[in-house]
Amino acid sequence: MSEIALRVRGPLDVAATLARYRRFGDDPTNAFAGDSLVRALRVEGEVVPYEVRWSGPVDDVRLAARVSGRARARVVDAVTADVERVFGLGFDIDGFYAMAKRDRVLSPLVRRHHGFRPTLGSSALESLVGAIVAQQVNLTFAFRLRERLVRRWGTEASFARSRVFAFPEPSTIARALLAELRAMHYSQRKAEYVIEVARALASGSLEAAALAASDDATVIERLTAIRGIGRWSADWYLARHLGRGAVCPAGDLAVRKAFVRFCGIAPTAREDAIRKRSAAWGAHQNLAIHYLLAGLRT
DNA sequence: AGCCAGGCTCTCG
DNA sequence: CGAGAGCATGGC
Repeated sequence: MSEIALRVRGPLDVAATLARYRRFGDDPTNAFAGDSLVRALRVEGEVVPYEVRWSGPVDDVRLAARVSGRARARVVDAVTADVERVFGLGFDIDGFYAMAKRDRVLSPLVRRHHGFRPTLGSSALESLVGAIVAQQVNLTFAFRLRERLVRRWGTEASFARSRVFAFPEPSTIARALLAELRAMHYSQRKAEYVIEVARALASGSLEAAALAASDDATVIERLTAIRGIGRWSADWYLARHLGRGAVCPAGDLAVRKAFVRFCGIAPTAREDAIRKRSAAWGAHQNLAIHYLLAGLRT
């Protein structure tokens, strides 16, 4: 058994941060058991299940991950990176709070949701599929579509008594049949989009690493060139996969509602009006918007 | 029963 | 460009 300790800078409310994975139904890629979470990663073609445990108060959380057997350096790195994504450890929460405390809109929200962080999607395919299934439909249904895809093409693994799926690889989805997705209640369009995105990733015409190294505008340009990925999906990719700061998914229905409620924006306002209002938060827009959305749920 | 859901593509003025 | 239609399904 290998134990990996993780460093948490700033407050972390684990329950609030992970709530996203439980809000809309069962998530086969995240197995919760009390104060632990089991996930499975793909490392160099191998599926590696791991467990994270947390303890301590919001302002001093301790996180530790465990992998069975003696973990190689590559495994340790991959698990560390995954935990950092899932728990949103890369965000500059303290810098954001310093700004938000002096902000009329944000100050009550950061008080109420102290330690909440956005959680980042694990892989490019997972993030893009997540966006495609959520286009236009209610999120409970979207989660179901995702769940069926994971159970059909993901790889099941177990840690202790928890069973969990690693999200499918692009090459697997690239070979999937439209009819199979249709049978899972994907619309014709969604089925086509999912397969096309998987093919782009599998063939290398779309490279996750290249996107991660590109600036925001280039990421939007590359992603929206793919059929089925519009501005909304590209914005969420920046926000919830790459963890970029100066991002505002202004086309999002919930984001719009949040700006109406908390910022006094007109319900009929155009996207650019929302972007303009959001720009005041500069490099902290991603966090600010996640706090607006959190406020919307209360 | 009917409206709506954390959009996207295509077409047409 | 901006507007409008079509997509297809489930939740409530």
